[in-house]
Parts: sequence; C-alpha cells; structure tokens
Amino acid sequence: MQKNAALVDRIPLPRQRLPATLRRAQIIDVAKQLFADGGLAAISMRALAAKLAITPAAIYQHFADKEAILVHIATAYFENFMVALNLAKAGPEAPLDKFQAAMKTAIEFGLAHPIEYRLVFMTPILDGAMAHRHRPGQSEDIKISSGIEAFGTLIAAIRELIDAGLIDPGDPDQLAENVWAACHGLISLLVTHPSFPFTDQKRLIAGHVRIMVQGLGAKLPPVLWADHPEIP
Amino acid sequence: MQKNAALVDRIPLPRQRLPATLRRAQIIDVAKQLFADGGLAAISMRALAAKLAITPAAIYQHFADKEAILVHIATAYFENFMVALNLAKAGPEAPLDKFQAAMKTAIEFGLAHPIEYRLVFMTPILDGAMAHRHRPGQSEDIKISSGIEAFGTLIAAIRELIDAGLIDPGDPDQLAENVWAACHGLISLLVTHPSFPFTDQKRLIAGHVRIMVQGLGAKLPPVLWADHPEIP
DNA sequence: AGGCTAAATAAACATCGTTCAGTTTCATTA
DNA sequence: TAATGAAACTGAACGATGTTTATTTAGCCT
Repeated sequence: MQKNAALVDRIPLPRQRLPATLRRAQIIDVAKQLFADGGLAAISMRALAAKLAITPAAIYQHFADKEAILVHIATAYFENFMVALNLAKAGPEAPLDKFQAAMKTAIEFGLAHPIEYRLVFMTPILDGAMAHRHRPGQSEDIKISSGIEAFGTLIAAIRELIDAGLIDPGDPDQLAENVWAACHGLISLLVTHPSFPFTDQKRLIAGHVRIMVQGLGAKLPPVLWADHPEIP
Repeated sequence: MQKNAALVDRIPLPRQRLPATLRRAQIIDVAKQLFADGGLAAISMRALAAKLAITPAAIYQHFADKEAILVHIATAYFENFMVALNLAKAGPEAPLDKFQAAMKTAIEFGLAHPIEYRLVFMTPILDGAMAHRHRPGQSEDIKISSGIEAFGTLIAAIRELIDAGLIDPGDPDQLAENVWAACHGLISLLVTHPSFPFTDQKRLIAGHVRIMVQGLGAKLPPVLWADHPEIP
C-alpha cells in the first residue's frame, strides 16, 4: 500500500495558506487521486476542496475551471504514454518488430489506465488542443505537444517502413490515422464495455496487431506470437 | 423543414393528462429531438418536462430515471443501424464484397449520427445489456437483442469467409471483435476529435476497410475503390 | 352520480460548477 | 518594528442538475 507516496502526503499538513505553486501541484495531485479511484464523476470541485481542507472557491484562484484541471491530468498521462512508447521501441531491432512492439504497448498502456485513457481519447476535452498538428508554432499554451509528437512518430515510422519496402506504399499520414484508429478502437471498446464477454485479451491484442501489420502489406512470418502456439 | 413530423407534433396539444402509453412515446420522442440537437448535455429532465408542458417529476412515473430514457434512444438507434447494415449487405453478390460493403456502411452510419453513436458505443450505459452475448434467453427486458444480432451476423460472415477460403483461418469470434474494434476506432476518433485535421475522410474509410480485409488475409484485387484512381 | 385508479403536481433535498465581495495571512518594504 | 499591499482564502450565494415524497386531481368504469 501507498508505495510511491503521493505529493500531497509529503506536505506537512499546512492547514492554511500555501504558495500558489505548491497549491497548484497539490490540487492536481489530489485530483489525480480522486480520478484514478472513482473516475471522472468522482472529481467534484467540492470533494476536491474537502480533501484539500480548503473552500471550493479557493481552487478557482489556481485553475480557471474544472476542465483546466482535467487537461492537466490528461497531459500528464500523455507524457507517461510517450515514455512507455519510446521504451517499447527501444527494444527490438528490426523496424517491423519495433512497429509491432509500439502498437502492442500502446494498446496495453491504454488498457492499464482505462480511466485516464477515457479522459484523454474519448472526451472532447483535448480536441481543440489536438488540432495544431501541422502548425506546432506556439502551441505551448497547452502542452499537448506530446500528443503531436506521438502521432508524428507514428507517421515517421510508417514512412520508414514504406521506404524500406516492408509494407505497401501509401500516404503515411493516412495510414498513420488508420493504425491509430484501429488501436484506439480496441482499447476503447474493451474500456467502455468491460462486461462484454470478449475473447482472450492477449490473443485479441496480438491478433489486432497482426491484422494491422498484415493489412499494411507486410509479409509476416507465419506465427509471430510464439507464446501462443495453439493458434492455427 | 419539419419533414417527417415528429410524433409530439401530431398530438393535439393535450395540455393535461395523457394515457401512459402515449406519454411514454411522447417523452422519448421529445428526448430524441433534444438529444439530436444539443447532444447528451441537452437532455435534462427539466428541459424535457418543460418541452412537454409537464412537471419533471411526472416523467418518473414513466421512466425509472434519466438513464432509462437514454437506453430507449440507444436501442432505437441500434435498430436503425441494423437496418442500414442489412441493406448494405443486400447489394453485392460476392461474399467479400458483401463484407466490405457492410464495414463501409457501418462506419458511414456511425459518422452520420455522431451523437447517437457516442451514446451507444462510447458510454457505458449499454454495457450491462451487451453482456448477454451467448445466452440470449429472456434478455427481452432490454431490447439490446439487435446489438447481439448485429455482432452475431458479423461472426457468421467471417466464419463463411474462412470456410470459403477467402481469408486466413482463425477464431471467428476473435476476428469479429478485431474488425468491430477497428471500425469503432475510426468512427469514434473522427467523432470525438472533429477539429483534428484528418486526411480525406472517404479515402480514410476506404483505406480502413482495405487494411482490415487485407489484414484478415484476403487476396484483394489491386484497386477496389475505382472512384479513387489516384491512389497508388 | 360516485368512486377508484393512475397521471400529474408542488415542494423539497442533495448535489453540482461557478462567482463575488470581503477577510485574512504573509512577505516586503519604510 | 510597524505599515503596506499583494496574494491566498473564506462565506455566502446563484442557478442548474437528478430525484423523492406527499398530495392533488382528472377521467374512466360501475
């Protein structure tokens, strides 16, 4: 229990005023906590304030509104997502393996953090922020640059695969969107319908990756998932 | 304007009491109206009551809660969805063409009714109801049977394709989930991020279908979408 | 005509996000 | 050290939400 003690727990129970920077950090920290436990519905300004031993109105000195808090949670998640992705790609050597590993961990990461995933990808909150794809000029106001970066990485990876002749030629931008959509579909389906009797999740993910890669035109070795030899 | 006059408009402005059956119909009718206009947020019991010239509490005589109303809207959408799907499959002869047509119209139907789609597939509301996949005994309490039917059709179609040797062998249940997820991903991405600069939507859809089918192992004629000859 | 059932009301409760005017704390000056 | 002034916070309210309860009333059947 309470491994990785939250920031709020380290603070010496100040009881009263805090400098804005600390209070801000504290707020998003508690918000994350509430969010991870009870989902989006569990974050209410009042519950947040109560847990902070503060008046609800006080929060508005640090954040414009509830959505601003959610955006902060979302971007933090996004950055963790990128880290996981880069870590996954660091493993394999072959470009195609790199690609598949990235897809796999992307899906798994999403499933491992369903509530955050729901917030980031299934809520229109970040929509406005994501629109800056091809003009990343001063879009630092909202640090969604990680998202742009993630998607840009995907495009680049696909372009490389095409150039190397490993998959069919095509528009990398569009193909990236296709791949993104396919991964997103599996995650979001599993996330929003947890009581639907889906088939085995590991095979589902592996199959999804395989369909995607084969769909892009890659010539696959007959069986990639050696840990599931029972598959025809 | 007001083609297909809504049920509520036909009723002679009753001003007062209505038999339960009519009132029920009227309620879901107005709810659909509100929903289609302003989205989920636009349906409030109070707004609903106001538009019905009724007290909010009166609605609770006909529906247990707000969710019950949403479920009714969702199932109605589901049934329309099935109609569109069957219509699409009625066209082509070849099994593979049938399959692709179904995927294409499924995606297009979703994009054509973004708000309803969001409600049905991106909200956990129907989750409990969808869990009855393999035991459709007396699940008539919630008429989500259309959903089961739709998914069952998808499974059957894939099984036929496998048996005919048109795609790679595999577990039809799992493959159906993969296909479903992929389609859902594209729809939901486009729906929840309307301001993201996606590439051309028609090509995106066509490409998605192609990737799916090719990913399942189908040997495709080099170019299927004759109306987009510019694609490599 | 009278009575019973069922539809609808009135009024409240518990929430929610948010705003605003005022109060307190704290660090930095004079 | 004492005053000042900005910054953090409070208290109280507004409007909106979903929902419940007790009560009234309209309309069909006998």
